[in-house]
Amino acid sequence: MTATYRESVQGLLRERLLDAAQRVVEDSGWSAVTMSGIAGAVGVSRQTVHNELGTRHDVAQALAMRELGRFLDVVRERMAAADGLVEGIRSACEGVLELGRESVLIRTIVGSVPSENDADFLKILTTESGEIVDTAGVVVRQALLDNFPDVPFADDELDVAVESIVRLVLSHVTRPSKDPSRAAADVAWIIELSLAGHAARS
Amino acid sequence: MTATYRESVQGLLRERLLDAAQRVVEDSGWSAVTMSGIAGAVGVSRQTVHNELGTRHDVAQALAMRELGRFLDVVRERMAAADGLVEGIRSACEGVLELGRESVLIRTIVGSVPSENDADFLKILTTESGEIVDTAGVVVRQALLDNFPDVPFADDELDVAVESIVRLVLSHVTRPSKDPSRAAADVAWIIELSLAGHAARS
DNA sequence: TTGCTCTTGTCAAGTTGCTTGACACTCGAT
DNA sequence: ATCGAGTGTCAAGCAACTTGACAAGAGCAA
Repeated sequence: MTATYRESVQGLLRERLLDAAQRVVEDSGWSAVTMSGIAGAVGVSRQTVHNELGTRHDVAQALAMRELGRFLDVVRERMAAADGLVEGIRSACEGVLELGRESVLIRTIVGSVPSENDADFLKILTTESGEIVDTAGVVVRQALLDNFPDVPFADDELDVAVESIVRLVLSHVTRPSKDPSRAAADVAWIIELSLAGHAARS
Repeated sequence: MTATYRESVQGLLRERLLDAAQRVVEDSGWSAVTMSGIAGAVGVSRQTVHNELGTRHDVAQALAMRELGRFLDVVRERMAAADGLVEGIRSACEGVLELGRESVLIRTIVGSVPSENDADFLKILTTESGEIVDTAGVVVRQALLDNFPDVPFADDELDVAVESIVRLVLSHVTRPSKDPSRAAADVAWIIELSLAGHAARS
């Protein structure tokens, strides 16, 4: 798992490019991000940015996916630290929502004035969030199985439950309506009820 | 002073190569270091090692110079923290000698059985130590001037004093005869006497 | 000693990744 | 409407790394 030299170099370029893009987003919003600007900030040619990250839309998606990684780290930590399935879910949701409130990138995008065309970026977190939901789903599922192997759901049931959790949390991130702790408790409450119903039917 | 992307990549290759070489030295001695081994450990071709580091002898020198950097960091720290010229010199010497006793690389080389041809490497610290003395001299000189601008030596006098300090310390590193604190006090004592003599003559 | 093997130092040719310059296209501003 | 700025894409050039090769030296065995 240790990164080889060549991987490190490739990874370094990608990280630097995304760092530069993120800095601009956080300072001036997504509309201020240009491919030339990214290239200039890192000291490579614009073509290299296209080679490495693809189109401008791909840059937004890559930024979102990288930020997603930070969130999934929190999920793994919280799940591992909790005792009990429902408490693990609640704690993980809470952690994610707190991070979502603190993340400059998320706040910049979610909190942007709708008129600005930062909406391009916001769409990735909402209407185009397919890959995010998928990736997060895989991680959450695995974290659940790792830490609570006796989860009573069957495989396909677990898929549905996980996807529901992810979608609920993503919704609370993009459109917060209450404290992270309250929102997390709400999500956990739904799951707890589902578990109870599942037990009663079997 | 922040490293640009391209500098980072070049520096990364060099660091990885030296890391690999140092690992072998610390585990199995200098004689076990091969150019192919370094290349293989980092995942580049042997030719690239030659391009980046030169000959095998150059690798040993580069390792020594890199380790020297760690020592000079200590010098700068200690000088900045001390109050008084002589105390700064004493503290810096002490720090360097302690680090020399703890550095695995230094202990491996200095402590190697003379019969082994790790002596190749040892020579760099002793008979071929020209560049080391020069580099260390420049840094020590600057550290002295930065922290004790009222040092009473003239320029050429300072050169002699600094070089003497460096040579004394290097000798204590390669052939320790007493505690770092004792050896450092000895060096400082010499300098203190020189300063007193200098003052008396002027 | 001869012969075998490993390593070094070096070269030339091939591959890969980044740069440069160019072109067509879109979009907002003058 | 046209200008300027940005995007997306291409081809040619360039620098770094790879590959395969070779001569030379050191260590070791028969």
